Amino acid sequence: MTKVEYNLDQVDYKILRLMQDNGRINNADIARELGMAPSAILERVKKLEQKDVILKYSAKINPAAVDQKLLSFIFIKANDIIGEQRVGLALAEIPEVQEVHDIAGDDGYLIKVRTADSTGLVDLMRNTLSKVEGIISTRTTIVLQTVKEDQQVVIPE
Amino acid sequence: MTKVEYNLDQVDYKILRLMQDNGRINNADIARELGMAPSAILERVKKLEQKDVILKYSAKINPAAVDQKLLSFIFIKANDIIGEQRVGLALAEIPEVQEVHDIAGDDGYLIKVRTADSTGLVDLMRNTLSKVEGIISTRTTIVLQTVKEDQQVVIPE
DNA sequence: GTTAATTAAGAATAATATTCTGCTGTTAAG
DNA sequence: CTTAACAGCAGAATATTATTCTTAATTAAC
Repeated sequence: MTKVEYNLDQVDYKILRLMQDNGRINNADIARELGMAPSAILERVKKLEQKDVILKYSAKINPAAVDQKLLSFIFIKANDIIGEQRVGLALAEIPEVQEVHDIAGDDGYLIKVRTADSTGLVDLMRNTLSKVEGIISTRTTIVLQTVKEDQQVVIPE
Repeated sequence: MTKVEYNLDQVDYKILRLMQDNGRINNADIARELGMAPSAILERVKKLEQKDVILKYSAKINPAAVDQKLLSFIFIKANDIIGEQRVGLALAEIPEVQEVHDIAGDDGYLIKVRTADSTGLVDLMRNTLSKVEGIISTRTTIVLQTVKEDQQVVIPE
């Protein structure tokens, strides 16, 4: 376990807020917003990337536009040895699986899955999930409608 | 309900793949990658934004770097009238709540919440959740460890 | 064939990114 | 107190991109 010190200041937080809100904002605009030189901003952004404060930049794509209209959560009970998460890693490799969380209390995982429709979900479970060894049982929850969905994190101060 | 036609072709998919993977890739690079002129790419990207195929660009920030180390899912049973989702909208306004899904079967919601720690979670439930009218009961699931977490969608072809 | 609508290329200009240099304030050692 | 090391920023210079506009090619409709 590597203990990490992030040591972010007010200016870093402002940069993070701007970039979380608009991942394609340019240096010049950030600089203008904060009243600093673009070169100084660039230096900070690079440091933030280096320190893994900024993990990734991504365009958020409308799932419906690429025919992935159904969202589901599946609880998976597994016979993983504690701390090993062989099943979790196998689940993470399935492209339709967006999230895999190791949850407390059930020797299990909660995964988030996107498929075209219920047929796609059934296919995924029959053809892919069923091939993952160590799964004891599953319980599926279908999402009817999503009210909010983002990765925006609360930034201090 | 507005029926939308997206009509994306192979080139659009390639652009989406690149931008989903790297939200800060520039036009020139996309153009080079696809062997097309930057102006043509720009035109397509703007169209993709306009058609809401690309919903947003965002920097993904390491939650630990901003002291949000605990992730939880909470099932919320509500007395919302079907289709009204007053409770859902209220939940969506809480900054620590990243996702609100209306789920089948339980007149309920599944929400995803990030707090600093278990104390922060308790505070949130006591101070904020408890003030949302229409909540009948909650069931909280704590995430011990996240194996995978992204919004990457499967892009066809 | 003609026309209209798309789509892309290419050229020109505006704007940004990036690198480098030097200045300044801070800190810690002596 | 003095000095050395360092971090952070500004400003200037250059390399790269973004953006706009014009023109050409393709296709579909008539």
